[in-house]
Amino acid sequence: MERNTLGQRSTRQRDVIAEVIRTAAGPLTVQEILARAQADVHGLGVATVYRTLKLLQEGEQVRTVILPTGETRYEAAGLGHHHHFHCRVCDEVYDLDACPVRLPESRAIAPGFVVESHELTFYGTCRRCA
Amino acid sequence: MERNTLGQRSTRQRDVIAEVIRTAAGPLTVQEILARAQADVHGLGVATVYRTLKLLQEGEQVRTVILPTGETRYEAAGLGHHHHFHCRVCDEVYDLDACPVRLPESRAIAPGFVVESHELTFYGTCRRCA
DNA sequence: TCGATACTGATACCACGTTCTCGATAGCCT
DNA sequence: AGGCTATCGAGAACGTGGTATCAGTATCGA
Repeated sequence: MERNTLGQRSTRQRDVIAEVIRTAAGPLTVQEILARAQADVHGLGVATVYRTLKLLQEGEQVRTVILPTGETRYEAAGLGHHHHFHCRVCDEVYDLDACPVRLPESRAIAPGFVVESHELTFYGTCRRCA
Repeated sequence: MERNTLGQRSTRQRDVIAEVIRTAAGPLTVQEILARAQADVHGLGVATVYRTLKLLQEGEQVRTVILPTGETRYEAAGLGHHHHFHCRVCDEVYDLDACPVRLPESRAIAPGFVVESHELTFYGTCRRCA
């Protein structure tokens, strides 16, 4: 049988991992994904999380986010333009729909430097920790 | 002799490395620092670059910048609030004095989420690559 | 100038995040 | 239901960025 692109099996592990990411309030670390998924799949291993993340990335359902702290996190793809809020108190990371970046019409942030996209991370205190 | 805070020796290696960082147009990678410093100090090794970076960081003269690509770079401390522009063509990273982030008076980017600081990276084409 | 010793370069080593290996298990097609 | 085989979990192995080691060298106070 040839290596099929979409013919992966549907397993409980994959379903749960995908669901964890889909319902998260922000990008998650591998450890967070593992912990949350383990609540549903007892005995789940890290290797499976990494394997599933790779599959989901190849299927354009998940993308990688690297925060300015160097932490690698994963979030659902196709959320549209958004940014992240990193709470200094609880260290949780949240999605933010608001984009407070105001560029000039020309998209030139400085003479000759034309902006195509940007990545923005906020630091502060989240609603729960206020 | 006790461990002195400022009593390090002044060496050609350290002077050159500090100068390279001080005169850069943006944050540099270790390899970039090494390459540029080697132009002045033949035979300079990476270990010395790492050691000097550590010293400069402890002396608050240099700070670490981790870009959304995951790349670790080093820049002069005390440049004031600024952001970075990563050219997609030449991969060079430049400092930007402009800050196009417009927050509400309350500093609340969303209900309950109060912003204290932010990190912003732009992607696009730089002046030279335009 | 001289000596004590901080510093250097090369390289071995380490930590940590991720991937691979392999025997056991479970999905799914017939 | 039965069998093929993709997937699983555990742990070994890997890659990479950064640090420690060590013998030789350079700095700097006396």
